[in-house]
Amino acid sequence: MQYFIDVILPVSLQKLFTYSITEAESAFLKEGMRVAVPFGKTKIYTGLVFKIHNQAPTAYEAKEIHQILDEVPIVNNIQLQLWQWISSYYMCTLGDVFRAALPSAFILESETIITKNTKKEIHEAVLKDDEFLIYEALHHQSSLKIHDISNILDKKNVLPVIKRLIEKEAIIVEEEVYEKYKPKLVRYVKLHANYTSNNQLQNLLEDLGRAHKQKEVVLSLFSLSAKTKKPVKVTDLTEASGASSAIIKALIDKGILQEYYIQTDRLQYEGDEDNEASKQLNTHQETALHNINTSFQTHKVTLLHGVTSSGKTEIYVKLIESVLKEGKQVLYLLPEIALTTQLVNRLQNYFGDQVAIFHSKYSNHERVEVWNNVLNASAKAKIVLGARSSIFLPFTNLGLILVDEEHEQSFKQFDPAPRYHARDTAIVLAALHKANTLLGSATPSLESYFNAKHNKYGFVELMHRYNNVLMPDIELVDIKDKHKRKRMKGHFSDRLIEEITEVLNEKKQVILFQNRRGYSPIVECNTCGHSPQCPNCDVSLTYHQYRSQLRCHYCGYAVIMPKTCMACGSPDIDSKGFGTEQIETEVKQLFPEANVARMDLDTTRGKFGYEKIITALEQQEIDILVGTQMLTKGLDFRNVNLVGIMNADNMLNFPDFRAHERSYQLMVQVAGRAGRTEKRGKVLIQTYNPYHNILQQVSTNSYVDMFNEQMNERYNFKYPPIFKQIKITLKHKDYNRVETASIWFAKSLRQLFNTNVLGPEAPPVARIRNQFHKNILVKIPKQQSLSKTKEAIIKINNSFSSIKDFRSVKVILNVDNF
DNA sequence: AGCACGCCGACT
DNA sequence: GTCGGCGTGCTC
Repeated sequence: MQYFIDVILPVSLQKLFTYSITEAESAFLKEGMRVAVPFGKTKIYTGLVFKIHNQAPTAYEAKEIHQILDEVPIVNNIQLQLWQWISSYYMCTLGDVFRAALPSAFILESETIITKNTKKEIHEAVLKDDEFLIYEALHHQSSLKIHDISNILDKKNVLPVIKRLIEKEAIIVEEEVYEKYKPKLVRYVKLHANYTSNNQLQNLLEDLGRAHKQKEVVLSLFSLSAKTKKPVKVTDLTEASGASSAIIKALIDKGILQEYYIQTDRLQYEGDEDNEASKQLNTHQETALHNINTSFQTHKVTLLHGVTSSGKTEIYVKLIESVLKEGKQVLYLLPEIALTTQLVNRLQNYFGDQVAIFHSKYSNHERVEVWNNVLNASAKAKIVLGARSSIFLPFTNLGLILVDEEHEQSFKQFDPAPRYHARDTAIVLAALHKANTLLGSATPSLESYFNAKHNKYGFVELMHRYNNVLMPDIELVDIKDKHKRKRMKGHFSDRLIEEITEVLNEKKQVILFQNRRGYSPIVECNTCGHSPQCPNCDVSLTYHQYRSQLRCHYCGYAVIMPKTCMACGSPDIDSKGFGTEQIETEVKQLFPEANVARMDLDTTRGKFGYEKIITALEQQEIDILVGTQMLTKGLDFRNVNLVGIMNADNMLNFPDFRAHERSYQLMVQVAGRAGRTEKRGKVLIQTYNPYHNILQQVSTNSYVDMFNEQMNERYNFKYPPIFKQIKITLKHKDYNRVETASIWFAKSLRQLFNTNVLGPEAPPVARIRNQFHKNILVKIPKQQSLSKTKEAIIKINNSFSSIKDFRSVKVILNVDNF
């Protein structure tokens, strides 16, 4: 009997790959274990066992595996099912999912190691210059990596040289696979077994008679282990005895002490032992909780529509408590930027170290630890609080998934495949576990609200703010009119200035929202009209004052801000439009007494970027905070009484069918930051068009009106959630080629779906990183089979890539694009 | 997707 | 002459 395994490889290929294994290996291997396998001529990849079987492939000879990497599966069966769903629904390969799902430390890398061939003497005369350089280097170093060789030779392509050296039998190459994850080990010491009896100890202390320091160490070790009854860390011992590590080393060398290592977690919750009891709910919350539980009996997925500051978190806490009682796991999904210390602390206060956190600012090693804790259903990871990628963790026994801020766009992965939506994938994951899903939002996505209205999801409302705080008072300020009457100072209307002054006098805080970073998005010469563009993308460069730079927000290109126009040399350079930086500068001039801070991508880089600003705001070290949409995410500031939206128009006019929905959500969310305590908060929205329906709906807090009106539009223009849609993006560095390619693609699609195909169309930014883009949109009516549509698109895509002129055009399929 | 191989222009 | 650019084909 022959044995084979089908393996998922972390490459973007549709197929699984079959390798042969021995009988012993087949007895040991299980689905979900990792194996190292040779792939292609040189590489070794980490693969995941998908299936074990006995069918020998007919068309080729299966290679043998290189090595088994796990003792137990690190991926379970439910995950594999979820991966398959993602790959078929979001039209990507299992390899794409594999790569996204595992912490990168699990996907080992192979590296080519070059060593000298000792079996053969090489006459240096037969070597060419560069070959000699490498050969010579191997005299000093036993082995070299590809990277080292390109450094030595100072060129990129070193493979030909290596090839020649192999032919001359001067060197040997091998592929080495190594684990990137090393468990963290802490060094402990104990007294050597020889000295455990009292007698021996007596002798030891006498022997050490004159070595005072060493004697002290032994005595401190005693008192430490007597006091804590736990193993003694070397660091604790040095601290307690005041001895240097050299002294301890001497004792170890003498065989008096013995050192050993224990594996520890990098992530440890160091909080108070006694956790807060969860809070009493008010009657509204109580009712909502009850309704959610009732709803779960008929609907596995339920939407909780709760206004900002209504105390949704407390309800979640109660739900989590009851799931934990059943001994099941909970996944609490949040958008990345909402994962702030505020919420984490709150949950850890309730649940202590049962809470594990998982998001992109965590290091690789930390992620592996969370993964293992979830896999082992460890007590340290009963509740996982995480961003979108935490849906990939190896849950064994999920009872509940919470998706908070359910409407957030950032739940949809954009760039590398799999382009999945974490909310929708979470619902599938929950179904696989037969668990419940609760979607929560103050401003639900049209999709979810629509599903709730059509009884696909359960629905619960919570329309009262906590402690009966009033909804903020929202005022629209017509800045067109203010400009006419000369009532503007920079970008501030007289109303906004008045309100800020008043709030500052009351020693309260202000948040100013401007959904654009930098100083100004366009710089223009007043003499010739020239405006600097990015050399790689079709956008104007944004002026960033703090480094006096012009920067491209698409590719990261940056140049020093020129003093004179680059085209005509005129020094008369003007800027158009404004971003957070400019608001910050203006507000500092208008209110020189106030402490002003800015929160956007540029000021929050680094692991503790947000925390610093948020803490400063909480401590009231900041009077006015200027920021982008980062401000909107679930932050709970007690003392903010005024929110100013600098310009509502630029988001409303964004060229996207979701722009209105998004603007509504954004504005309501920022407005929700105002007045979270007794005093009623105030929100000022500056706009050129105060009669815009969305602004009216924001100011009257009419979600349902917004929903109905927007749904009408979606219905008329065949947009989601009425129609499903798949966006196809084609990219190439040659404009003409994408042009013809996209026309071909769209034409083929039209033959099947005729009027439901839109485009090809160039996106607003038609060139990014020197790649020209074209979009094609396929709209899919509810009654049309989604899977058949996808099959057809894949078929078209296959014939597309078999045309040789089109092969170099990149095609990106984006299902349910946001 | 990567990666090797092979064929062509641009220079030490 | 080689270096490195890009098109083509293949990976169990």
